Amino acid sequence: MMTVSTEPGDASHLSTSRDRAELALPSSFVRFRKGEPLYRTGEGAEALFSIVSGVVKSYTMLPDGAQHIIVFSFADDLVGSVQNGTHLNSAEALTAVTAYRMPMVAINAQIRSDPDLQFHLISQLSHELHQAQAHAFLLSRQRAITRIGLFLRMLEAHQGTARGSLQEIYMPMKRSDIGAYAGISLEAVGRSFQTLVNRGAIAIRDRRYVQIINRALFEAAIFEKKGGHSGAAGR
Amino acid sequence: MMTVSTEPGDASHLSTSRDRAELALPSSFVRFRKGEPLYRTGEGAEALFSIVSGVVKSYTMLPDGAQHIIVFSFADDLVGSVQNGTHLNSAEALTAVTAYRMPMVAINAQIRSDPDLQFHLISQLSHELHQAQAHAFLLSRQRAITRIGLFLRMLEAHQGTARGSLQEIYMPMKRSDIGAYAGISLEAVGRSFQTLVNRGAIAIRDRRYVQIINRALFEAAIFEKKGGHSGAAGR
DNA sequence: CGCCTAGTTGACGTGCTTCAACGGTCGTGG
DNA sequence: CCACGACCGTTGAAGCACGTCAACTAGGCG
Repeated sequence: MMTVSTEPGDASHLSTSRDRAELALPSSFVRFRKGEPLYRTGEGAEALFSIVSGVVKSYTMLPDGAQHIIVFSFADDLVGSVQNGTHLNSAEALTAVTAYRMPMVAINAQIRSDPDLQFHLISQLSHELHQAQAHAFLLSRQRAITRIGLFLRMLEAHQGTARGSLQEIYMPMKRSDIGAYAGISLEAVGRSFQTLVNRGAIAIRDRRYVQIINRALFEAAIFEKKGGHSGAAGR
Repeated sequence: MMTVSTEPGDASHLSTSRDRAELALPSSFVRFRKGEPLYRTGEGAEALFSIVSGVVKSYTMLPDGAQHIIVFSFADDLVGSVQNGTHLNSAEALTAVTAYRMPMVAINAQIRSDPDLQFHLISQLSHELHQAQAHAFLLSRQRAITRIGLFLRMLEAHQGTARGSLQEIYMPMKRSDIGAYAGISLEAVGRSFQTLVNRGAIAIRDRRYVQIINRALFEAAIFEKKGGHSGAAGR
């Protein structure tokens, strides 16, 4: 998850030798263990992260202690929502994660003169925007089973699994995380999975590996209408 | 609402005289009447629009005929979700709208050499990303009254109304549009407004002008917890 | 003056949240 | 190697907020 502030990106403080060193060595590898935070809300944002492998969740804490998950980030995604030099939300590794750490000062200095970097940034932002809009669409659906279906589709797409393949989907996050992303309770998450299993649409192994075993049933569950009153329709 | 494809943006077809003319005159004013479409899903996307005045809704049609509203766009927002040269969604003027029409060919040609344009694009994309994430957050809340409250806050912010001011909020969209944005039925929209009025948090005039008359009550309604089991009566 | 759309109000059913207890899994330490 | 504990997940029960359907009222425009 990435956001870039609209501030001018003042590079005037690039005169210290430490900053020059960071510029010369613009990025470095970092590693996070499962459950480890990449950063927390309000911390000074010295760098963005480009995920090499693993899965990261970005989230905000609600006043009542619950958390809203903004996005799950995978390989090649950028993580680090920044505004006014501070992180807007928190990020945590859901699996072991390796990432490039890209200091903000290096980015700010380079962005002016590097068209490739700019293009890459624009592409990434476009991608993130699509993600966010897809997330909003997911959240706009009423039925829990629909949200879970769209969530699975998202995971599928992120794993490069061809649509219609029967490959297993890796699901590293726990039920409560899925709930916090899909806007439903963790119980509803479990029950929705169970319903999909009972209908023969998916199979679950190990609680972290799902497989869509009947695509037609799966899609039918997603697009299923609600109160319906059995719309023979007409009139 | 804006999205830019990741495609290379081939400018090789800039050799026709018509395209050269468009480049020389990169943008032109256009006007839309209330209810008029800016474009529809699937149409070839020849241009983006930069709103000068008025309000635009971007939406997608669902298989069952319902519509999901992606974003409401106001002055200075960009409109025109494009991928592979085609519009991904539809856009419609909610009020009389004036806008700059910026041909894609001109943008593609200029973007490579114009750092200011790039910077502007990055800023706009960041802004849109924030909007989309705020929308997702709104949709993740359970109670209808909360979604309506956050929606009103969004309108407030877009009209430059200082937080805490008692100024009237202009609300050009109809109940069904608000519902399609907030993921609730149009009846629930109306009832939520009514509840806020009854509680003395807001006042409504003319069905299109709302005023927050008691900020504390308004915020309380937004953050109100759910099941609660009414704390007092233990157990 | 009458039609058409937008908005309101009411009644009813239901799918979700919440609360609660149980079961399964994994990591840790004896 | 097994036992324990903490966390994750499942299952069950009850209440309620919202969706749906329906009928009515209010505005807007010819």
